[in-house]
Amino acid sequence: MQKTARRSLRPEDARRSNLALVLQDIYDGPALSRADLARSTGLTKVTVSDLVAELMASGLVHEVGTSADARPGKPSTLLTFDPGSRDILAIDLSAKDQLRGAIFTLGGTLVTRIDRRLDGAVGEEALRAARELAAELIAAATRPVLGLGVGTPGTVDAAGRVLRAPNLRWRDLPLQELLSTELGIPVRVQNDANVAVLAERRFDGGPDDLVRIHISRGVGAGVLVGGQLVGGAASDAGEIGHVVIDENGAECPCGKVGCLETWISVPALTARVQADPQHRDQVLAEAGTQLGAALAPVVGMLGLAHVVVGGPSELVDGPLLAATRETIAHRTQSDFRPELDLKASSLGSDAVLMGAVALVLLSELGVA
Amino acid sequence: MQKTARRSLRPEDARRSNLALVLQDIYDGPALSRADLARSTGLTKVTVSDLVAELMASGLVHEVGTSADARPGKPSTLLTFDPGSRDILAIDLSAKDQLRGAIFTLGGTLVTRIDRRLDGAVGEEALRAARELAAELIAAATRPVLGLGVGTPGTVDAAGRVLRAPNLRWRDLPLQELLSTELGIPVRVQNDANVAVLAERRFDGGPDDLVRIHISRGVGAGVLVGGQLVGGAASDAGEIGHVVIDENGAECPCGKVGCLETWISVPALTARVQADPQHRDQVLAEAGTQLGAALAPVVGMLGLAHVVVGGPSELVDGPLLAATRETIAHRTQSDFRPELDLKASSLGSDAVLMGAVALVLLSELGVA
DNA sequence: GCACGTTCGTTAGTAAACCTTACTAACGAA
DNA sequence: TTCGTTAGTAAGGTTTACTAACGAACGTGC
Repeated sequence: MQKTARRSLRPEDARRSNLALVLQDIYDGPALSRADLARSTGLTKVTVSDLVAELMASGLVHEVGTSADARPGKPSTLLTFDPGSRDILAIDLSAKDQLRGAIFTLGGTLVTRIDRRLDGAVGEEALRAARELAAELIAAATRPVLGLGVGTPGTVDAAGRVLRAPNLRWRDLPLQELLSTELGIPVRVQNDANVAVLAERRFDGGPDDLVRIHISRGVGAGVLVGGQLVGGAASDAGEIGHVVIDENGAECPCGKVGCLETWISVPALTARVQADPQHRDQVLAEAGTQLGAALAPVVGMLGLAHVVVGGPSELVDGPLLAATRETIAHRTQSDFRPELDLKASSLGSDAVLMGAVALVLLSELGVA
Repeated sequence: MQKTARRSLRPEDARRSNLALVLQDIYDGPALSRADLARSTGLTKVTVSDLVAELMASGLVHEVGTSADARPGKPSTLLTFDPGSRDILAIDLSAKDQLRGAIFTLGGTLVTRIDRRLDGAVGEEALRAARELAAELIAAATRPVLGLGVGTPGTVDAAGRVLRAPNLRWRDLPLQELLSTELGIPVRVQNDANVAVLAERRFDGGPDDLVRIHISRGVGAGVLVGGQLVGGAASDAGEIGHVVIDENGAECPCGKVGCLETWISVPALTARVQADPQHRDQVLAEAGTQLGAALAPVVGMLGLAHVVVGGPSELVDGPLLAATRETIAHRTQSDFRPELDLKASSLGSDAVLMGAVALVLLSELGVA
């Protein structure tokens, strides 16, 4: 997985790319005309008309009357994206002892939620539970299904194969391929933290260069560089939970000392707060400082302007993030570097589900 | 510079991409036949023949006899890349009080070297000196010139505008545009550390996910993710010299304390060694440990498998890198992460010049 | 020695995708 | 009412890569 094997580009690939380009503009913006699209994409009006016709035939785009502007010339026919033309199915395997499923519109609006308890199931049993949940979602869908997105803990390669998921006791499980052939619909499987950063971009206006720290039982991250998810040599990009930050820290079950997880995983944070409830703010700030120390070199190396942190807001969004912000600022400031925008995620506990939706939007429609 | 404005894809763009694909295979490998190329690219023999004809017409590719394999069927006509069909001009502005220029073949072989002393020139004077050097290089070229690559200190945006180069006292200087219009040839300008990482990939078989630390007067880095140079929100990716690593460190001229540059810039290293020459190895190891501490979070975040360090080998390639390697291993190891390949650059003091060559190869021929 | 299969590369024709040019429709302004 | 402007469509051309079919050049087997 070193050299990215470039593929040849056929005319149909260019077509798909241009279709996605047009669709993205319609998806994002207010109602646009074909002429607007021609201007924004650089394609000719003729080509745009052709592309739009294809999008209308598939039901993704509709005409919605004409512009009411008072200006010379023929009024334009406005086009809008129809978020209700398909359903997107999403599964979040990262919750504790629970499978979370949902049906969304193309616009990212949650329509139906189906959760299933795992009751300690792992390995084959957990896989069966996931398959059943997927089948239930398909059955519950009321519109044509665009695809199924799955956010799972563990490391996942670009083909949606779960290389390693200790919590579920999965190893080298070709989950994407399994589900896709079984269900007969497009399926995309990716790491939970990775899909979550896609959700930040898609549903909270995040930029194309963004890191999202994911704080739950463990600590992970999703990394977006130039709009592309960073996979890493062993598909383990973002696996920062067991990077040692402070060698004077606590012992970690992994055998090392002072891993990031010993500072800012949810169990670590709650334990530290409970051990010294009177200095809650201080304890959280200390943890936030460690996170800042871990992030500062990354911020400098990638020239980051934006970092989002997802996790329980009562723990994360307060003294912790304030300390993180201050630490990074203190460690990376210069006269010319714009200050880092570090904020808590606003997506809440559905971040991974929404990330699964973003993943399907991206892979099936090319909408980032 | 947040959202990367996707451009529409015309048939001619696809053609360029496919031409580059074929050329890359010919450039890299041993002599290949059209049929080989059809197999490796996925294009048909007919299309490959057409693309090869275009490459041969431009002189980049030649036929060199037929294959001597003893097997049934018509012997294939072998094709090779002709590294002597063009000259590439390169300028390195990062040396101290000196402009370094050179003429290379397309294969990265140095043909002619032209250096000019700066004698303290900065600002407009330095710009004039650079223009003159470029003109001299063009005059000295004996073959058609493919383009000029420039590696400069400071931050450079994607359009080759030098946003800030304190050493040369440049601010918002559209160097690429200036040189390109003045010289009438393709010109690419990028940051010295950024082009150097391109050189590692092109001329030392580096992978598509690679970080190169550049140790000289200051400390910078070039970051390659998925084969793409990382620019950063303010075109300042890789600017890690003034990231604070250890707050118990030395004061930095930038006003902060414990910046990476106070540990491992060449001036800092030589000063530390001279201050305690008897413990040279220890001093270097301590610096290397700091570099490791800075890199560990980056390695984890990007899932890096390869890091290259460029700089004076008598300082870098020894106790320093050993300590860096050990620190990163100690801080990021897990049962499943492959060990990091950390090594000193083998490109020597011409890394930036060769990077400028790699930059032109990439932009003009699509050869990565 | 000769028919046969295999491989290479080309020729001829086709389909896809986008372009240019030229048109009609619909509006405001003079 | 006429004119200029803007939106969208129709017709035809160009580029690109594809499929199908061919000749050339080689080993193999009888």
